[in-house]
Amino acid sequence: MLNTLSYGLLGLLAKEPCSGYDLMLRIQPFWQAKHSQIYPLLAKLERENYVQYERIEQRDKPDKKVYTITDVGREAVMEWLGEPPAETAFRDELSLKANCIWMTDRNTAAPLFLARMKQLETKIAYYEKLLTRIPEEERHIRSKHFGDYILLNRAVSLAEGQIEWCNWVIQMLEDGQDVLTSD
Amino acid sequence: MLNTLSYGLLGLLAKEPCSGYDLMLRIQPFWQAKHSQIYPLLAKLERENYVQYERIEQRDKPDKKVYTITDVGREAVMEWLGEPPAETAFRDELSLKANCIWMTDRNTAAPLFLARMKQLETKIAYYEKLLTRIPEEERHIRSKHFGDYILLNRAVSLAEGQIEWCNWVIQMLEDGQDVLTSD
DNA sequence: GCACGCATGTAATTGGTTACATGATTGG
DNA sequence: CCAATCATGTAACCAATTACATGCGTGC
Repeated sequence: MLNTLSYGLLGLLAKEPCSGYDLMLRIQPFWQAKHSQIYPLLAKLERENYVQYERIEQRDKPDKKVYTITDVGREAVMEWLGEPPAETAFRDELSLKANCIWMTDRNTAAPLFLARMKQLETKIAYYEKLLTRIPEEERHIRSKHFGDYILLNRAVSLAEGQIEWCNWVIQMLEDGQDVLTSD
Repeated sequence: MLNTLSYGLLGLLAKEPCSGYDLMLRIQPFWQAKHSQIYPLLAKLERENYVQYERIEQRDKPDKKVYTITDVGREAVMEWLGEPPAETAFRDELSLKANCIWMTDRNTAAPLFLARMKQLETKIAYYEKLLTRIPEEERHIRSKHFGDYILLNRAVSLAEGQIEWCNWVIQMLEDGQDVLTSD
């Protein structure tokens, strides 16, 4: 039994061989992990024969280790896929701050939600850029990009839902304030 | 500078004094933390004068420590509220599994999304139950329950959005399979 | 000259989970 | 009798972040 990140990395390697650096970038949208976590994990997976690597020399760039999944790795992924999905871990500082709105005024509260909206808009732009890179003919189950396609769709619609929510909250903040600040 | 969970706990204590056990239950919907993390944190916050506690004896139940926020604690919360919100940390095993759908068939993939839908339905029912406990007259900015009100609303609409997404994916799995399994 | 991207790694620390430990009361 | 709820805590471990460390090439 490996940890979730390990399975995530193996899942990416099942599609195509990648360097650790590459894996770090690709897993970002779905699971945040720094290189300092990924490199030692890959070394461990290699020791335990889930992956193999080959050192590739590059001109103009540092050498890289290109990892390939083994049959052991592929088996592990298939087994993992059979288990029901763990519940989503959702940790949002804004929700803890929202809990404290009653202590402050609109001038403190509103910027929190405006800042969040900007974060979300940046993300949407990024996700949509990635979506346009998936051609129509790759948007079916058997395509290796089917996962990216459905996940990017979810990411965009979730972010849009949250922007709507932020607007709703900001509206409430404005409406509610008028009643209380008549001075 | 405290960690996020500490501010979350202080934010709850700013509303009303609570026991550690109580805090653990109340913070669950917004930040998952076990009692084994909360109790030592509270002890640390007490040592650093952000909170105080009083031991309360109860008939028929074990003694409890009821924590109260101090002025130092309240100041810390206000300062924290002035800072922009950290980005949401969203870790979902299902998204890593979704990435691997191309490797399997409908019989492996569909149960993943069906299981997720059940998880989401359970959560929605729970959130809606909590929502009904917030009376109309508490659903405004100055109410201590304003935070719960807007957060539960978000939680419900996000969960509903995800159920829709699951249905969309399951539909794609069914449609896509027909084309390929004509034997 | 400096920042940034590519590329890899380790060390120290903090954050979070699982397991161990205790003990009373209530309801099935 | 067993499980669940209330109530608190510690110990061991795993997960994750931050900081330290190196080095080349490109573009500003």
